[in-house]
Amino acid sequence: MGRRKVEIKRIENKSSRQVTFSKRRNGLIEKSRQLSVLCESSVAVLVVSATDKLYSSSSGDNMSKIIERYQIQQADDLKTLDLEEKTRNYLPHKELLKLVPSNLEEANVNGVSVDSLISLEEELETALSVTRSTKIGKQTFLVTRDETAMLPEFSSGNYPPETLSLLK
Amino acid sequence: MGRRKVEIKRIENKSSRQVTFSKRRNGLIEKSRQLSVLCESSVAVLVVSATDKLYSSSSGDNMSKIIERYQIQQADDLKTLDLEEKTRNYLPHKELLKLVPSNLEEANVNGVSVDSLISLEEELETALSVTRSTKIGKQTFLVTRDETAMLPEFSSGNYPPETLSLLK
DNA sequence: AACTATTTATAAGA
DNA sequence: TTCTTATAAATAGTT
Repeated sequence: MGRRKVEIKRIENKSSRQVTFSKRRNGLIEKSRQLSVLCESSVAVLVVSATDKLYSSSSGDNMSKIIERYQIQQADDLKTLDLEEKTRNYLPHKELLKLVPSNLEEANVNGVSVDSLISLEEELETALSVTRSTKIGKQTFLVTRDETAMLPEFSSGNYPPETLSLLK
Repeated sequence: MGRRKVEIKRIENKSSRQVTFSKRRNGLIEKSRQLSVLCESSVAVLVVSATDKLYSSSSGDNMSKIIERYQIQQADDLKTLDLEEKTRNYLPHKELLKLVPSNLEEANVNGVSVDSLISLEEELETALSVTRSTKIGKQTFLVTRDETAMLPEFSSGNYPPETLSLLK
């Protein structure tokens, strides 16, 4: 939508990339507000620049509520895929590695949609993310009076990259 | 961008609202992908319909990473506003209630921007959200072998609605 | 789900 | 950076 048609690929010129980033980011956020109002929905937009600057917007409800809604969905999806029972029991890493391929096979024979398979990786990432959020949360807000009593955690550090890259 | 100019207000007709929701939601997600590619950034879009259906998209990085980046930012902002030390110490509810107005006064005399004040509410909500995430996470993934050893939590249930509505 | 008249977003230029 | 303007793109109403 400009003087020329632009291909959707990384803009090489740094300053025009910066200008486009600013313009399109504002455009995206404005669009999200319009969608929220026109269709009485809640919309969150999170943008992280290449320099790790964060820009965010929420409309219709606050950001926290919208993110919670996402996390609840992920938890539900995980449950549906029947991984819940196994992760609940805190399987050691090697057990989780064994579990992933068998789950994929089950999904295949049962004719589960491709989307479900694609989402499995994301859901495993979410499992890790929830843990990291827990950690961040505890570090920042939730330190108890007796930190020495903290239980050992299901930590992202316990699961090397190959756990997740299995599905890539 | 259509046969007529539309005002940005709730579309009353249910079926055209539904059609617009679908069209604009797709448009928004496509725009977010373009922004991500053109400007090598990470973009997440979360849409919750009036019927509580969730639609999400992430580009440039996975959703979990982008949400974590947001939560880290919120934690940092909270720290900057010097609420961290007090919340860290697990103040009882009445203490937190006392703390909020005094913090607002400080912010006023120090000429802190309106944005900072507006964001204070959001940050308090985030503090609660992190707790809820923790709870959801524990319920779903993180239940330890010895649940009886769990520590008491900073729970959203401990803080009635007026805590947050103070700033509205 | 497709079509198009229009509006809107925005790329390039000032 | 902010404003302008030609043009591309999104989409509202229609089929």
